Amino acid sequence: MSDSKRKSRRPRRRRSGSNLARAARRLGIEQLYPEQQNAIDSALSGRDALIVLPTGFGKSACYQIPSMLLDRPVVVISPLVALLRDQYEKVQRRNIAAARLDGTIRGKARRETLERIRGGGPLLVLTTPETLGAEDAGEALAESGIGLAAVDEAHCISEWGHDFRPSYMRIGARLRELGGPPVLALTATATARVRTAIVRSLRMRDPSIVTASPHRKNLAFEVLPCVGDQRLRALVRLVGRLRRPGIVYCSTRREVDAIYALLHRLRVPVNRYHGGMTVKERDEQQRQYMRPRRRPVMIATNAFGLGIDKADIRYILHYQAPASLEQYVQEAGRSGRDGKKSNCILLADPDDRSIHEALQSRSRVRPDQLKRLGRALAAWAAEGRSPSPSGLALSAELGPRVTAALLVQLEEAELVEVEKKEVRVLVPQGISIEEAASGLAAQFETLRVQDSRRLDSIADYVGFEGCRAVFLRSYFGEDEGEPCGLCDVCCEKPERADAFFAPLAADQLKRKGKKRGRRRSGGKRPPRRRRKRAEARNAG
DNA sequence: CGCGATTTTACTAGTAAAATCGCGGTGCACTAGT
Repeated sequence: MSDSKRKSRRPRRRRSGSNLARAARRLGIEQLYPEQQNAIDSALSGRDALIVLPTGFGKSACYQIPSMLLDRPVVVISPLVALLRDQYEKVQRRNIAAARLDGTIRGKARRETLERIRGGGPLLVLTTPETLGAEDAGEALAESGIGLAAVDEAHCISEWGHDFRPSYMRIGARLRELGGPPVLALTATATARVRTAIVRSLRMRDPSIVTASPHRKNLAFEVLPCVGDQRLRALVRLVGRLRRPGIVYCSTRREVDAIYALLHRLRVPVNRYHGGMTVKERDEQQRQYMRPRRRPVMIATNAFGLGIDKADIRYILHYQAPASLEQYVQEAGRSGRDGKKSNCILLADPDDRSIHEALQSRSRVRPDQLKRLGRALAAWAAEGRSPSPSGLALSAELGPRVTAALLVQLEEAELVEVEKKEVRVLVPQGISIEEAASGLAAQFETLRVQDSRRLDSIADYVGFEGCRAVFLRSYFGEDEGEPCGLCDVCCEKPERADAFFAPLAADQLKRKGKKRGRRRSGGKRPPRRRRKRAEARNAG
């Protein structure tokens, strides 16, 4: 890269040490943590940075302070409109120049916001990955130039980017189009693999990496292996015994509803939250849960949690295991922000894995789908036309989501160019897109293998015989350190397990001989499996 | 992939087994109609 180009990406700043301190004070911060200081120094000097700091460490200050000191807008890319809204209100109260730009800002308000962005100057622009990709937003930001782009909750890139929200995958390319500003990626938990994925996807250049240990000494980790109905008993007992407020995480909406109804009948104060509820219902439930004096239990899917700022959550109970240890730690870490002892309990049934396997098998694209898309694209090209993404989906007989996921990967590999109404093939004449994309098929396979490894990580955690905290630290690539002295292993809690499962001991013994992961109901349905095996034989 | 619900099939008139179907987290943005 040429010298002049590098210079242009370094924003001008009006500051001295005292300006920085003054900006911090406007946020109510008297003394910055060294990690925050590092992150801010990176941002102000134009160097990319990856910030991995536990919740409650003041990550948002790392871009809010630069937004006051840089003379071009600081763009914050955040996963949820609700988070944008919260943050917008917070910074407004502190009189910090800020603007919200997302899909709910339309008409006159949108025109005014865009005008304000074009004007440049210190401004915090809060937006979503989707809106960042919008034409009008891009034009305004290109005009003003971006002082710094901060990607909040950056682990969402690797969790959502591949299929659920393809816009996450495009952030890196989009920022390049908008002048390639310095990039700040922020998250609370990231393994080495996730860090690499973030850096690559955002196309970060020689980023400085700022981390602090995610281990919080007040969290007591515990695993209760359960089979069948044992876990319902364990749940009821635990909920009756543990100090509230707490969160119970389930893997499905149906389970959330069932447990909510059950605990409600048992007169436990409960709220619930999942993606199948209306926005109004969810907001109401969350509002109730967040009220300071109440001590309810929130029953939720993983929809609940991002940006939840409640300091006194006393326990996180996983009724079903999540899809990865990263996710587990992210969710468990929502307890005990006040520094007081909190319990993170996982009720682990090996059967839980299948839910995630099924969900993943649906969300990951397959090589045969790539093939179909490639053929359809070739057919359009033969007619000398470029299809729209939806037209392409129709002709390839693929769902809109699979199509979007495939296109994002083809785009990433620079094999196609996707615009709003047009998919253009960039593969030279004579080479089919299938051939050109053959490397992608291998990539899909890699993603599948990674999914499966992530599921394994939960099983490894459950089966580990040493200190839970030590295991987690080493999983996240840190020094193992001393045993925590709080987890079930350190405290040796067999008496507790006995108490929970005593009534079920006979049942437990009966299941022991069986292979795990098989059907539990006694009904006989062998033909299907026989048929499948036959199919597998024929295929192989 | 694997569960429960529903439909189809098989052997002979409504019942049982077999086959198939549908479902299972996460949210942005946009649109059409009040």
